[in-house]
Amino acid sequence: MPHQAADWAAEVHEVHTVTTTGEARDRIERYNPTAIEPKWQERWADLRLYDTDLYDDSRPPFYLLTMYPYPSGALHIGHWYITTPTDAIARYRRMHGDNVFLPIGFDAFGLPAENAAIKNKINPRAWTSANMENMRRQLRTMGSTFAWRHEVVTCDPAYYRWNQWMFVKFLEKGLAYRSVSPVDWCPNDGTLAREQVEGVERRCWRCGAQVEKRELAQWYLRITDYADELLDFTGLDWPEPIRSMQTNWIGRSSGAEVDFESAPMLHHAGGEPIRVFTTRPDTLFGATFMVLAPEHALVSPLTAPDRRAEVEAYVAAAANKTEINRLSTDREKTGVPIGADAINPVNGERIPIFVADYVLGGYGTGAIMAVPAHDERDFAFAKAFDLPIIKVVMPRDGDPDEELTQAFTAHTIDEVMVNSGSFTGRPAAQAWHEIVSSLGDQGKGEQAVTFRLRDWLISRQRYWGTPIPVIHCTDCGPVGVPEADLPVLLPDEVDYRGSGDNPLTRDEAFLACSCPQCGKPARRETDTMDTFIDSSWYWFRYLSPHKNDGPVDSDLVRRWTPVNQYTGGAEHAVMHLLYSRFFTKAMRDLGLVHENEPFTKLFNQGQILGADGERMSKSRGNVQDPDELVSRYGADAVRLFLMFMGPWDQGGPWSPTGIGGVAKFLGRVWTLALDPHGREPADPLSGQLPAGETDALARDRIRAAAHRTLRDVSVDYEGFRWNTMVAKLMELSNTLARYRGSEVAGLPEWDEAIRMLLLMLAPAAPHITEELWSRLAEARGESWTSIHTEEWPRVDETAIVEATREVPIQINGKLRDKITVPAGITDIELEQIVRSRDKVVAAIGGAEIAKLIVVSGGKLVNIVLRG
RNA sequence: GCCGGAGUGGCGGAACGGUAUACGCGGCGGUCUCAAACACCGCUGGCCGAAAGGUCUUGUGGGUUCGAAUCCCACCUCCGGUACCA
Repeated sequence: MPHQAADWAAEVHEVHTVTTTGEARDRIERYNPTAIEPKWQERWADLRLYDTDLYDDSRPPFYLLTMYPYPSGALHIGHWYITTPTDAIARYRRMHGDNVFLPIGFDAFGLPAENAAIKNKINPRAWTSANMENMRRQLRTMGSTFAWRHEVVTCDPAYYRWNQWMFVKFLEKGLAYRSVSPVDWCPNDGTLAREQVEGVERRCWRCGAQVEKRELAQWYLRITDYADELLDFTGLDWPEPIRSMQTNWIGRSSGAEVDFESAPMLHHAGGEPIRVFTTRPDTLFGATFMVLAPEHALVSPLTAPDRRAEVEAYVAAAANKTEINRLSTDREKTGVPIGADAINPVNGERIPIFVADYVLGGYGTGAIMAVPAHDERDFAFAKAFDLPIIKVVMPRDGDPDEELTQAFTAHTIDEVMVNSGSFTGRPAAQAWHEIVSSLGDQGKGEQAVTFRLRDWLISRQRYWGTPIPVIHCTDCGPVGVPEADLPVLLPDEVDYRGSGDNPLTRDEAFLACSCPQCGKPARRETDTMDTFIDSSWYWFRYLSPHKNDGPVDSDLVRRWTPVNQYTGGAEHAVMHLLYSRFFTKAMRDLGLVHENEPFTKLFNQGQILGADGERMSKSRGNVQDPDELVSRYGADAVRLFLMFMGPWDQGGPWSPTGIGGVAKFLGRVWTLALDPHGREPADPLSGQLPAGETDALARDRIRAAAHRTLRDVSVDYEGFRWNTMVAKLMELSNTLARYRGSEVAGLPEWDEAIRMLLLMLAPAAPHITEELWSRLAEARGESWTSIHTEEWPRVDETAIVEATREVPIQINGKLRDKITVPAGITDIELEQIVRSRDKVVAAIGGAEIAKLIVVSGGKLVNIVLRG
């Protein structure tokens, strides 16, 4: 919505250049960020201040990684929201003596480049390169301390050849394999992504054609081999919600696989066995029907002739439904009987077989035994189709004949079996195992584990990605490209026909090759890799981006990884962050790296949405361009405002309201540092100490304020609580402003407080603090050293100690009074004072005190009255 | 649907189970100015009250507790992910 963007722009235009205050205008130069910022950015670059020496052993290494951007064209404010606080972490860690490595690069393969190529008839590489150039320029305006010499660009053959190299290793190890699976297919544009299929009609976003499912042979990585290891988060300092999402995504289920004999003809058993997976073998006696997924291989062979037409129609309809739709639990259950039965192996009973789309082909065995009494979806299906519901598990004191109104799924320890033949009366938890082992003895089943996680489909029928290094030979089948022949280069000039299908399939020069095994003419694989492959190991490559005899430098990997701190969006919770963990483990098993996990500590910042509350995107027209804000307010103000807006992990709709307040704060810091003796002509009390305050008291209060702020701000920095960090620095500057122009301004306590304020602000607002630091040094006749090489100040606890404190008094939990008491008072003394207060006595009246609670250390007193 | 998160003044938000609304924006009043802008100072959750003060208030409804924005249960709304966007 372009008009909304215009609204706030108008608002911004009304705010004018930041100036300093009052008569200071005549005494000192104004704070002008546009003059200061480029100067320091250049100076820092010249000094190679942030050019990390990866071999420096004198300081502890700190690998700080932030998710690299996709080169979409221009930075938006969301990039700043991720990146500038991360830069503040880097600067903060350096002030604590760490050797910080903060690299940056570009996730340069992917669909948007191809969409742009099709739409604008421009080469994806040219489009991507131009975007990267623009974004590099923008990134530099942040004043961020990236190690640019280590930049990684994934569409560079020097990078993607190692994707190919690792793929071939995975192929040799059996970790990569080929299998057939369905894709959403448009006759004009080929394979489509989920968001390219529009509406319930399922039409192609580009050409409007009807989208269908097509079965394609595609490449997979066996991430499921690592499923159990991926469930183990030992030693990782990751947010609980992310661990929980990954755990649920992997979805480990422990149960049994059981064979049901199929009985295609009436009164005849002896058909092929149908294997089902169940987490509840204890409910086998309650199975009253069976359900096959529409994709199940036995649907067609088992369907009775008179059922065939209906079953085939149902299967075809299911193919055009989305998985989200099929798994919906509040949707009306659908399905059709196929006209065949299955034999329950525990009691020999015949149960009808249905095909229904709530069972998925890709999960478990693609077939379930349905136990309506103890599964919600089976219950709903049984009700819809009027199938028997047999209760086989119940609470110990339950009634076996009571009719169920909903599925009983509690599955507690104290449950017993009913209606279950010889197992009736057994505790359900034990019967679970007894039934499995009994089936095992008969060769009809065994204990099994299944995962919701599926193997990683890495094939993309697209041009702009890493070519999968495989050659198809009519004799030898698919063969990996030998290491010596890598990289398989992506041709730059291809024939785009203005549609989304893969031009590599028409590129004869690319396709023609010979089989590495037998030498016969062969065809090259045209699928390229999922771009998540690129992002699954890029941080290893940052350490040695130009190394040309291997993907990683093992010496540097040993020194620098795992990454100490990773920052990026929570939208990557289950895909990128899981693939990266998998890749690290797979690379470990290739002997490339030594560790089990890629990122020791993770922080997910929230997402900045457009002003309309929607995700920022060019097509919605709700993208906020940071350049305009930077030219108006300066990079420091934009950085600080993004930190001040709210908790970093929250994000939210973008609104520039309030950036003026942050700019005003920086102007105030400028004035405090450069003009401590100036006064506010508009304030009659300016230059006087607050009423009743002596010199000595004022000096103590300045020190106390500075050191208390340091104590609290340090905690906020450690926890990335930027908004409260900035608020506390604002409070400190407000306190100092009250003393500006008075007799204590410029005294050692004042100077210390100013110095501390600048140091505390330096990681967040690096330019203004550097400028003020240099001017203060100059005023003292000292030579310049960067504030960003200074040490973080130390708290003097003795400065913070207070003589008195305030204690709130509650009656029945409601605030009724406040008293000021000496800091060292005992609880008993406190209680005596409280009881003698007029207000307290009046509030109690004639009531009886039931209890008097003094909260830990006398922080609060609550008087509870009886009745 | 499922998995994860969030809901507090006019707005962004603050608050180890213990004084709800810090800090900032906006608004109102003032100072400075020929005037304006900038800057600076003061006030600013609702209701009752002249005031002192009282009372209500953290999406909704319950619960636990001396005490709940915070913990528990149910629900509503919004955001992220849902395997080919990155």
